[in-house]
Amino acid sequence: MKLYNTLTKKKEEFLPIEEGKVKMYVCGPTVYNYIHIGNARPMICFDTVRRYFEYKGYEVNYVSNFTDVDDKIINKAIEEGIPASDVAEKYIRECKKDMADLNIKPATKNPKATEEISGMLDMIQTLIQKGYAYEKSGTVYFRTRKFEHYGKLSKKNLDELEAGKRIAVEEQKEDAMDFVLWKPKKEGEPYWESPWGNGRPGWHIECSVMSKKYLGDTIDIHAGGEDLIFPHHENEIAQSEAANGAEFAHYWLHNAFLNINNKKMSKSLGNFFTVREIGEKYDLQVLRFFMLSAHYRSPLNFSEDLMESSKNGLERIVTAYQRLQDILKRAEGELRAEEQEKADKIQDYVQKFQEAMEDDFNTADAIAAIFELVKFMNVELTEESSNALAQCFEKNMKALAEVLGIILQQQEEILDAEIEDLIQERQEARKSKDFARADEIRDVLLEKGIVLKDTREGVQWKRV
RNA sequence: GGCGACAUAGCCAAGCGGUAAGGCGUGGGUCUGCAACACCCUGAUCACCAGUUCGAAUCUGGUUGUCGCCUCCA
Repeated sequence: MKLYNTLTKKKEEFLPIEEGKVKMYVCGPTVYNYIHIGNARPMICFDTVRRYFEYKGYEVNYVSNFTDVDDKIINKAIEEGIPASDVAEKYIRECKKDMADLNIKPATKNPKATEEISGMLDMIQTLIQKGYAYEKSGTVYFRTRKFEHYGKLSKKNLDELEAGKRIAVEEQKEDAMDFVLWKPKKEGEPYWESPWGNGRPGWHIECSVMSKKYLGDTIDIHAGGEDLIFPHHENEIAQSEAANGAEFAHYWLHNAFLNINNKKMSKSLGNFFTVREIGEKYDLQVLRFFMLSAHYRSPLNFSEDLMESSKNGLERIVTAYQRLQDILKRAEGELRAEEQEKADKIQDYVQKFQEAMEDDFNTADAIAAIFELVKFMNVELTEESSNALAQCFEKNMKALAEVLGIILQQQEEILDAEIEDLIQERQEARKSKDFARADEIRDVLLEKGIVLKDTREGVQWKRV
């Protein structure tokens, strides 16, 4: 399995630290609002990475944090006149709901920054002891120049970084590039006690500490949005490697940005969509499918047209699977000799899917393989097919969809009796060639949000 | 100013030196009472220029254009 490592700027063969296991940390959101669709991209991409590892038989320890103390959260709390912790709690809850709708598997652990303060104090202490950090009037800074590998991830040179160009440098820093590990409390802000006075942690130290606590000094994969490469991940590396004396992460994965109508999402442009908003208009499965239609390292543009396109494409897959279910119920018998070739062909598509995923998680190609399998199934699987062949399609379709986190099976839903009766009545009308009545019933059902399809396998219905 | 990414059919998107996957859409057709589904048919020489090569969308150089990071940000 090959994956692109931001650290080396190359695709590398994946070699786990421990045979059969993957330790993975993904930077999570700051919870001050509903998550937006840009936040959803890394969640979906790296959830899919995780799913593929699991498909391959790895045991994945997947940790993703919630940053629940931060300026933005505090500002929101002041705005709404409630405690910052209430803001964070609310949006963690809402975020988890969105993630469930996006079919993102729950992480092994979702640590919260505010619950890991003691670990942060420990690491900051260690850094001070080792000479990598210093305190100035209640603020603790990381001594960037002391860490010789600083810049190895973002390929930045300290001397070339024109520090302070766009933001005023704090006078008391030894060097403009030094960053904050601990900052003193301001009036009205949440704070914790520390050897350097009451205050709260800097952003970067949180992830270093949570990763260490739940996954150890060295992990296999650290992932996040490409905007985090600098300074966030660069700083994490500096802190962790300086404090632990061990390599922080072997592989660094970064997803490209999601744009909206070819512009970066931003509040000032007003081109901002929350996952919740999209969920009102589309099944969030569609958003997931859309995100996976491009490679995770390519910028992806979002628009309604593209959602419509994805919706139709996904429907093609789901429809094919429904038909498969119908055939499966009726089909009988063992695999017949003449079907062997078809069964083999299924494996070809599965292999194509795997090869795509093995190549740095090329989900676009993986989806193409699924479409090809669907086409093959639509043509080759018939009422006359054996149960064994249908099973073979079923098993493989399911496995591949599971990797991408695409739900094929519509929830079994009981139609109420009134609707059942109408469908029945329509069937009788059709039998007696009373098509006017049949169409009338179809329209009535459509108004109730039920769409009918007369297939070779009988009447199917679905909700719009 | 520094660092980096990208440019493939109407739209989205793979491709990583051997002669352009896949999806959506369009148009035509088959099937079905009609519709929907499905199936068949329908489309590009890969921003531009110059090189390297038997051979390039794929490598090199240049031009143009779009975008990102260097500041909180997924």
